[in-house]
Amino acid sequence: MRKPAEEADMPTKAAVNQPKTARGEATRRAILAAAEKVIGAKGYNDASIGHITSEAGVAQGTFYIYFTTKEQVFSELVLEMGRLVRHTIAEATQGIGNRLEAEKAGLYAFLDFVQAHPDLYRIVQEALFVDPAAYEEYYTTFAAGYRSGLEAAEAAGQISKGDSETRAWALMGIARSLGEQLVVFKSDKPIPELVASAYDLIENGIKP
Amino acid sequence: MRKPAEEADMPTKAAVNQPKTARGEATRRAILAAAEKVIGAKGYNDASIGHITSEAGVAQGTFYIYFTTKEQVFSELVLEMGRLVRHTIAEATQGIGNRLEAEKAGLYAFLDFVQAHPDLYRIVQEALFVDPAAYEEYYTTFAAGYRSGLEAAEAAGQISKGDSETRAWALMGIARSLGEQLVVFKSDKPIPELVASAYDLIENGIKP
DNA sequence: GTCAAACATGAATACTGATTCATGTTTCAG
DNA sequence: CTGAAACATGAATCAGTATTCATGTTTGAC
Repeated sequence: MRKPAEEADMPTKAAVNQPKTARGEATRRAILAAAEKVIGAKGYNDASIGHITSEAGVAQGTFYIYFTTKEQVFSELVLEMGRLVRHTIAEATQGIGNRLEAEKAGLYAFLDFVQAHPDLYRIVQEALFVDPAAYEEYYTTFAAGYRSGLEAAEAAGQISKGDSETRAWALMGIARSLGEQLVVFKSDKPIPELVASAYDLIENGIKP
Repeated sequence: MRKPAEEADMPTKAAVNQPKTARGEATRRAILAAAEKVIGAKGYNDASIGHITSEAGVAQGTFYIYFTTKEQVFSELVLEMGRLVRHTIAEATQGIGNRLEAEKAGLYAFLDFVQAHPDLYRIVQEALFVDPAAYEEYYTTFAAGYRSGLEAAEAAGQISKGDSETRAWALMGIARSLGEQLVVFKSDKPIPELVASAYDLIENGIKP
C-alpha cells in the first residue's frame, strides 16, 4: 500500500514511475489508452495485464515500469475521467449568464462526452467495487460543483428555493441515468431530445 | 423469468439443484443468504466460495450441490432483488388513487428497502459487470413499470404531458441517486426529508 | 427398522493471471 | 563517441480459488 516517495513527501499518492524520456512518455500513454479500452470493454477482472500490454503493443513486463499495480492504472483512469468531464463541462458552460441555461448546456456536454467515451463511463461505475475511494471522490467532487451552482442560481433568483444538496444529487442522478441510456442500453434517441425532455422536467416538474 | 416445471425441458436455464427435503431447503437458503452478505460486502471477485460457505457454516463442496457456478448465485441474487423491490413498491402504492402520490409513496418505499438491504443494492450495481443481462433486465423491467404509470397518470390528467420514456429514466435516476446517498455515501439525512425535497423538485421543477 | 436417495464433507485438481527478474537494447548528456 | 540511466523483454514464479470427487452421514418412505 503506502509507497515512500522518491525524495519528496506526498503522503497520499506518490507519483513515481514517471517516464523521463519521450519514448517512455509515449509508451506510458499507450498503456494507459490500452487499459482504458480493454478494462472498459471486458471489465476490471477479465482485463488481464497481458491483454492490456498486447493491446498496447509492448511486453508484459513493460507494464510494471510505469505502473506498480493493476489497480493503479484503474485509479488513474478514474481520475482522468473526472478531470476530463469537469473540464468539458466547464468549457461548455463558459460565459453563459443564466445558470439554468448553463445547467442545460452542462447536461448536453456531459452526454456528448459520455457518448464519446463509453469506456471511461463504465470504468467510473466499476470503481465502486475496485476503488471505492476514487468513486466517492468522483461523485462528491461533482456534487459539490453542482450544488454550488444551484446555490448561486438560487441567490441570484434564477431558480426557486429548495434543498440544493438533495437537488444536486437528484440532478446528477438524472444525468447519470440518461448517460447510461446512451452507453449501456444503447438508446438511439438523439441527445438534444433527451436534454429537452429532461430539462422540461427539471424546470417545470410534472404537475399538470 | 419463466420457471420450468419440475420435470419440463427448458433449454436455456435448467432449474436443477432444487433441494428435495427440508434440510436441503434450509441449507440452500443459508448459502444464498451468506452469498448476499459476503458478495455485497467484498464484491463479486473477492468473495470466494470458501468465504461464502464458511459464512453459511457448510463445507465448500456443499455449495455445488445447490449451485452450478459462482455466477449462478449472483444472478439469483439479482433476480431476487428485482422481485423484492417490485413487490415492496407495489405493496406500498396499493390503493393510492392519485398517481403522483403513488409515485411519492413508491420512492419512499424504495429508499426504505434500499436502506434495509444495502448488500442487494450493491449487487445490482455490480451486475453491470458480472451479469449484464440481469442488470439490463432489472432496469428495463423497472423502467417499463415506471413508464406505464406515468402514461396512465398523463391520460388521467394527473400530471402534465411529456416524454414518458425519458421521464421514467430520469425519475429512476433520481431514485437511484438518492438510494446511493444512503447506502454508499452513508448520508444521515432522514428519508422523509429526501423524499420531500425530491418530490418538490419532481412536481414543480426549479423555475422561480 | 431398513435402505436408497439426499445431503454433506474437505482434500485434491487444475488453471488463471498478477508480479518479478535476469537479461538485452536504446537513449542522450557530456 | 561513450557509458550510465532508461527502457524493454518474456519466461518463470507464486498465490489464490473455482470446481470436482471419493467417501461418509442423514433422511424419510415403506
